[in-house]
Amino acid sequence: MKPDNQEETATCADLGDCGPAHACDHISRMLARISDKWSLLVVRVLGHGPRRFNALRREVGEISQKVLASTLRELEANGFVSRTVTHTTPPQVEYALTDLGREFLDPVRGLAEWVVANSARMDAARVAYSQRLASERQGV
Amino acid sequence: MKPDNQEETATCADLGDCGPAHACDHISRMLARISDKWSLLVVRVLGHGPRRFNALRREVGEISQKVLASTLRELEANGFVSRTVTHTTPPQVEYALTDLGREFLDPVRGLAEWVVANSARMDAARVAYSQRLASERQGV
DNA sequence: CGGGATCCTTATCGATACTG
DNA sequence: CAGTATCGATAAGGATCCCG
Repeated sequence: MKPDNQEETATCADLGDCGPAHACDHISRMLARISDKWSLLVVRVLGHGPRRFNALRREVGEISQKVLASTLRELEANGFVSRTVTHTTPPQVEYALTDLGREFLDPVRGLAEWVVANSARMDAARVAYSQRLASERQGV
Repeated sequence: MKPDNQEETATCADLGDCGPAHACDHISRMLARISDKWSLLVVRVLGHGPRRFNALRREVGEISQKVLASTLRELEANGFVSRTVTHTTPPQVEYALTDLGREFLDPVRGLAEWVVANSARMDAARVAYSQRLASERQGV
């Protein structure tokens, strides 16, 4: 399947000691586990404090209950989020960040802050890109 | 297209207090633009230096050419990646990070490093979670 | 209120084939 | 080599109903 005798992959070199190529595979899997459309967002919102299901849903934005539910289950499985049920009427379920989740909040905020701070540049790039496409369609 | 005031950009900036939902809506859109399964990974790999299409593909891992192509187009549109074509035989296309992309690399690395450093805890949480599920199925 | 089960509609992916 | 185009499979997503 993969008879590649790659001479050298300096790939993960600058990530501490993660050296050889198999490490990139590893990082890939872990990264894929959390980089879906909603996980980072939910973590960030929970960073403001514990939230109940529908409150969370309102804050996150245009997310369906199904997707939020599965996102929360994933986050719980990864150990980022705790789920506390109170059997009252109506029942009450509170989601909060665990220790791991709070630590994770750090890089997540870094990313979020960067994105917000540079959204104007990203938008500008988008405009430039579509203009470039348009002019290329007419003639180089 | 966007006649809103510039000060609006400061809305979610501090991220500690992101009250109203509309502010989070903005961050949500920007975050969603880059938090797919591959974008972060590709940016990270390109952080090691310019790469050609197939080299990139080999390094990133199990990604199809179609998905890599569309991911690269997205990254290019967002201004993170530049695409340089050399009309030789065989043709040669080199992808590299732009200035914006290199700056973006910073938070991306932060995230990647964190994930790698804490993958063991995430795995442990997974095990604990599935065990908890199993015991709940038998009897509370 | 929280969320599982179901159905149904899309968006996404992978494999193949074809161009420059 | 570096793609684009097309098509079938499939996973993700939304809507609705129902239960505790």
